[in-house]
Amino acid sequence: MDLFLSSFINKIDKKGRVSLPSTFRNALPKSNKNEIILYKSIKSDSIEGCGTERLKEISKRINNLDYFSEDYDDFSTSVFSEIIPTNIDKEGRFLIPDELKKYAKIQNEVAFFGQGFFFQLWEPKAGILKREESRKRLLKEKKSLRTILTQQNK
Amino acid sequence: MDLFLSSFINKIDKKGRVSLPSTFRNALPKSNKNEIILYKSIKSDSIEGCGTERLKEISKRINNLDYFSEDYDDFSTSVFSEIIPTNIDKEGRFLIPDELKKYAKIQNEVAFFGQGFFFQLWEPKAGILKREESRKRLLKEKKSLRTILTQQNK
DNA sequence: TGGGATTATATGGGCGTCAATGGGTATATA
DNA sequence: TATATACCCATTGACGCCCATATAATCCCA
Repeated sequence: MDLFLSSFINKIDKKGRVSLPSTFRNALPKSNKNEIILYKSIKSDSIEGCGTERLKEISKRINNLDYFSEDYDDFSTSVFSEIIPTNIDKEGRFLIPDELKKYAKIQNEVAFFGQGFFFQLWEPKAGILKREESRKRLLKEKKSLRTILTQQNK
Repeated sequence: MDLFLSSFINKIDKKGRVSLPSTFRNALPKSNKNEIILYKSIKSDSIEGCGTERLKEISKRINNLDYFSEDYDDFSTSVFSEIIPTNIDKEGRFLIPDELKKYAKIQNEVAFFGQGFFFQLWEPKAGILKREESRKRLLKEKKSLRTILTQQNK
């Protein structure tokens, strides 16, 4: 399906390794399944990640901005300089860089949340809380999941 | 017909497998009859499911939202991280993830209720009760079934 | 149209494979 | 040399694939 879907909680071992959930590995681009890019989420205390293909798309978009604009500068700096390419070993595991781990307050376990075109890494409790709040907010505003899911596509 | 219709009660075996009713299997999209997506119903303690073909549409819609909006975040989280893609084996069975099973209080049996474009999984007694209540409510409010049933689609 | 034969569906169980995890050791880098 | 990281191997439990059976549905032909 090539989308990052559902949620998983995996352990970090003594060496700092975590398994990227198998379904997430499968969602990585065929061109490069041995590398992901990680960066601090702009919107929350979580880490975001995705395959290297997406980075190409993003850099194209930034490249289309006016070179002399503030936007170009801001995006270019905050995106490229903050991105951390990370290798996946033969068992499907990777290391979470210390700085990112601190940022997301992650210790022995990580929650993986599919976000479609990318995914997030959370300290499990914080992540689950956030997910519940999102759901509540949608319900409150009556933009129900079911509406989206059952809407007929034409 | 490609609609999920009528009701069935099937058993969950020792391994946790349940048969998706044969007519439901037939209602799955030709493009992918070996996978369904499951998610918690928002309105009730039941699980909802459908074929995978809508997922692309849904992700497009979400992708069209403003990435920096709260809505994007909420939808992305509530949809992508809560959707559970599930494989159907050659006998037409699938596993109900533990978390969903708990949510719907399902144990050894599941009631399948066709809902047209999707279907619901209920703990049998709760599901039957719910169906009776729906029916009573309809009659009470004089929105007779007959009205709906005779309103034919051109 | 009756009734046996064939097929489909729901269900049960064996077994191999894969995913997640743990740990030893080699290689690299500072 | 000390620290970090990659590769290799091992273990466990979950899951997928295969085969089997019983009951229900359908077919087909006399």
